[in-house]
Amino acid sequence: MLDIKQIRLEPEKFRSGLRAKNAEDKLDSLLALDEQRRKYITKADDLKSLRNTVSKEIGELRKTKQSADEKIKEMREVGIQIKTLDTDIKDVENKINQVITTFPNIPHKSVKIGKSEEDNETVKSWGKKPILDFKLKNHLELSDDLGVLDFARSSKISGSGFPLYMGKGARLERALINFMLDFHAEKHGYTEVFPPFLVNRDSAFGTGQLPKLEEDMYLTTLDDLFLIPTAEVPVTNIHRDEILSEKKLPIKYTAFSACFRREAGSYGKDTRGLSRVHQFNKVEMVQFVKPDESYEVHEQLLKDAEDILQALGLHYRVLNLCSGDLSFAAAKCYDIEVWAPGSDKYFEVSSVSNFEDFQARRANIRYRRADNNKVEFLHTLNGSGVATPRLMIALLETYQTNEGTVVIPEILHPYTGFTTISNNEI
RNA sequence: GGAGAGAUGUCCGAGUGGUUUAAGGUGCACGCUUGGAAAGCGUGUGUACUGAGAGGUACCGGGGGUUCGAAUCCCCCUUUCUCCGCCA
Repeated sequence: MLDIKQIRLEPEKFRSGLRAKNAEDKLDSLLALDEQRRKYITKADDLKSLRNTVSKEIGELRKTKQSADEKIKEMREVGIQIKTLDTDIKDVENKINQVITTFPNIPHKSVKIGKSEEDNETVKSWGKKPILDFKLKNHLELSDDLGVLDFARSSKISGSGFPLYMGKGARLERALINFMLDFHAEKHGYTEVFPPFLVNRDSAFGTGQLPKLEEDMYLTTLDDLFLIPTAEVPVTNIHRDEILSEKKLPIKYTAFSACFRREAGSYGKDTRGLSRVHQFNKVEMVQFVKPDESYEVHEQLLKDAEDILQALGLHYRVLNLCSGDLSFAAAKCYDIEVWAPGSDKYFEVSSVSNFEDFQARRANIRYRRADNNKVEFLHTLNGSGVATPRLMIALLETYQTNEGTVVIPEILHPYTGFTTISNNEI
């Protein structure tokens, strides 16, 4: 959530920021409502002050057995006026909230202004496209031939987009999850957490999924709970409505979760196989940090995610997203795209975002400074480290052999218990 | 699902209609003391809104109500604990 006081102070900064994010500019009506709200509050507070004073006097009069009827009568009138004003205030505040909660975060100054993904900049790449001098298969052909994924049956069970991993495929999936969790916990110093997969509205609001992105999530209507689209939601909300001491920062969590996304309206080629699915697994990293450290941490978070791909020996590139391609809550974001030679394209496996205080404001996550004891909003960041389906695509396609088998990278052997896949039997 | 008991500031915890302006402790900050530290002593210390400021207002799990006046009384909801039931 944006800070209405900051908007009041520097409207032009926010105007251009919202424009850079392709968001509708409703600043003027917002500022008008804000002014109206403050007028009402001043009036109501004055009346309440009067009521408090007179009520005390009534108490005194009662104590000395004097009549207070006249004052009680007056205050009854004042009470009615207060009630009216309080309703007016609430109405205006509801209107303000309706507008301001739909405003996206504005981009950091280091973010390139751009319209769409075409304006994203590749800032680095690691490794090289592998040279494989035989006829390459894509992950669908490989998983069909090896029997590690069964899309025909999974669509019978649930519909399209709900992958069913079989045998070595299932084991490899689990190996990837365990490997990544261990890696972040042991090498990068994250605390492992295992969050709930369903969350309430307050949590979904806190990270910015609500109100705008409600349709992207699955909702269980009987209990009004959302299936999480990412572990970011429950993990960031761990500290909702809390004041943390500065000594505890940075807080670094890593979490595995299944992720559920409706992906409404995304039909077409990209929906085949594992490239775009409704349910997938992801290991996520979330950090709570002091505001002046968040951009340093952002770079570190990117490295933590890259380390996974490097350990697996997969070629990837990193994009610095332009303003127009940033997600609702992000002020800056790197995407990591891994190379899949059989498909001859890059697939996004990680988004590493700095939300600054946008989520902290919504979720009311603050910290107490050590130097002056003041309370302020902290900064939240998160990054996928990483999502498995497209990682699986890259692994299968990168490590395929001309015999049609797949060689497992050595670092995964302790987790898989096998070194190659030639069928789906364990 | 049923019955009972709770939810108060960073944390613990007192407070059942009007000097609550939320006691006391703890934590934190600063100072004294010390060779240094601990202990001890002293002082300060909730959040938000509003206001140029002085100040004012709100907030005791959330929402509504009663009253001149609510942490306190009433209703609804959430949640935690205990017991019972069900259950992987």
